[in-house]
Amino acid sequence: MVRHTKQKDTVLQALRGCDDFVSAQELHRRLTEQGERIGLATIYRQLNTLATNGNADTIRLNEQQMFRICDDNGHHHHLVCELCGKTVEIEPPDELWLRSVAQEHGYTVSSHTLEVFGLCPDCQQNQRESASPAQ
Amino acid sequence: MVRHTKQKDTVLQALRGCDDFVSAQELHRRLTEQGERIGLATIYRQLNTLATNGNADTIRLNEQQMFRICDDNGHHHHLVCELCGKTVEIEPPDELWLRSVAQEHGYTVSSHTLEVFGLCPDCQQNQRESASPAQ
DNA sequence: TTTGCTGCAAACCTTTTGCACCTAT
DNA sequence: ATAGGTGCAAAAGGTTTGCAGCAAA
Repeated sequence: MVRHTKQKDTVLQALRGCDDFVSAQELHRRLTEQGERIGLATIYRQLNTLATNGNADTIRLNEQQMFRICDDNGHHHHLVCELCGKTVEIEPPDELWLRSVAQEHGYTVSSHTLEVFGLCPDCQQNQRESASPAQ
Repeated sequence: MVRHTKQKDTVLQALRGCDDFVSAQELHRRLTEQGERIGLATIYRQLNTLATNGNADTIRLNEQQMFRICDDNGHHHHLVCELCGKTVEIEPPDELWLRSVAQEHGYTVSSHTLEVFGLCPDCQQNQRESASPAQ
């Protein structure tokens, strides 16, 4: 039977507090900084559980697994800032072609990924500032 | 100045000999089995160089980086068998929407990924066989 | 001869796991 | 009291790196 614990709440709340993708390590750092006492392993366990149950989306960015709350249990695609992780959900025009293409080659489809990476407005701005001489 | 070596040739040829995505580890195993004496680190270095120069495509599958030769320096999408790695290149209908969506949110686009995972015909067959009683 | 490349082993990093202890139920 | 969850430290697994020696040029 699943048990309700303080740590579970902490992770879930922390994830809800993030609009954007965060890594387990980053989440652990933040929680520790704000005085929570929670093990890194617990964070990994909770995040993986959430992802498995469809309550969190995950993508891989910069050699890390990143997590994001996802209440509607759905399948999403994202526009992700490769510097800060700021994320916007995007809607591809049409994914019907996907199955027919697979079928043409005799493949079944079990999953697919579509992620777009770039710089968000803020990070573009920061980059411009650090490129030009300080004033 | 770049130097021409036996190992470089070996890796490149081995990669050309694969139609499908292979991991560095797998490539090393194969080469070692067929008597080549080449270090794993060298394989990683060569594969990364090829990928950086646009001579190899890479995707992440089953927690590993996978590589595939790609002579035309292009950007591809794939239909990949999640069991054996067998790969077919696919052509999405239209990627113009991608930039306009990004633009709407003020993002720049530096890259995107689109990969479809499933089972190839052979692996579907094998799975059916192992599911039914042996005869 | 010069210096890039290789091989080996050690280092790295993220993620998982074993296990004793703690704590909801 | 029972057994699921937690924390810690160790292990795992893929990938990178430092460095001495090798070999293209």
